[in-house]
Amino acid sequence: MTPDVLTTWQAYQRMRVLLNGQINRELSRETGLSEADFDILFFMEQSPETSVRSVALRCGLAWEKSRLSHQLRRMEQRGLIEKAPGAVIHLTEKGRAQIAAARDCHEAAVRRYFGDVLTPEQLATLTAISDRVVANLAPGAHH
Amino acid sequence: MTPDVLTTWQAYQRMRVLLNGQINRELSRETGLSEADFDILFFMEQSPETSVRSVALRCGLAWEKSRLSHQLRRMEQRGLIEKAPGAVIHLTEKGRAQIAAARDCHEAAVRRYFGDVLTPEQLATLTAISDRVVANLAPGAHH
DNA sequence: GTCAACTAGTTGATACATCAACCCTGGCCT
DNA sequence: AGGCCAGGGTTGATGTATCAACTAGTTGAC
Repeated sequence: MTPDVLTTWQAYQRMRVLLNGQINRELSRETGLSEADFDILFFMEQSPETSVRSVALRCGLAWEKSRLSHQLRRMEQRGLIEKAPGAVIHLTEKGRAQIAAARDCHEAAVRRYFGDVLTPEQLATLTAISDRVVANLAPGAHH
Repeated sequence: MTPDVLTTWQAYQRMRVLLNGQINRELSRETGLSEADFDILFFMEQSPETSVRSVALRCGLAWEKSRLSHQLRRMEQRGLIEKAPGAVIHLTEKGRAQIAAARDCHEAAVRRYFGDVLTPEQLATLTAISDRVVANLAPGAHH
């Protein structure tokens, strides 16, 4: 029983599309935040400083610079963040409130559709798989 | 050593973003096809018939109807497919040629960044994980 | 000093995804 | 018959992702 690579790929693709679609849909409906919004706000909330340099966001999230620039402009227009001189980004009170509310919703969805249906062994293996693939990719993670 | 769900989730997210980014970038650069183009053309090429009803595409790919409609319009403008009355889609000669060329490129990238770096056990586990998650999600896979 | 190369960031164009609001058409009910 | 409702398909608006081209500050060689 050799696991065909393409079979696994197709199964993985299906999970990727459906799982993230479901979680993003719930997040958007219940909090008004997109996945992109959530990633940015979550990163900033975790950060020990009250402000973050945009290059830290780029490295931490592995985003392209233009993507980040567009996203930050839209988020500033909505009042979730503020841009200060020197490529420094501040989390506004509104942004802090929204991420606090969204975190629980997001975590619950992740558990419901992902964590709760897998065994500890499966979770451990998936972590190993992800790290392996990313490590193999990372040397060429240029943009 | 309990594998924390959120740790696994973050590792998985990182793989998801970087891996699909890399493969899609290569596919686009070398063949001019997006992931969406590829999915449509691949499905149609696999189909035993020379034409496909659009509802079959919707179910097979688990796409929303408006997404499919927009995508088919763009692909028809580029001459990859043709729409016939009765919601029937034909693969043009140009489309057939492009998917034939792209398949090898795509498969090579999947092996290079995914299949070749994982063990058979890991591949088997990932298939099981994907099927489990999708099965748990599928009852509510409405749009 | 100055020129070249590099890096961070921005912008505009284009493609893609999602939502809501439509139009049809084919049952199905009474 | 008339009405009505569910489903497939389209469209427009909006948000998001990517690429290429551009600006501006830094560094380093000469």
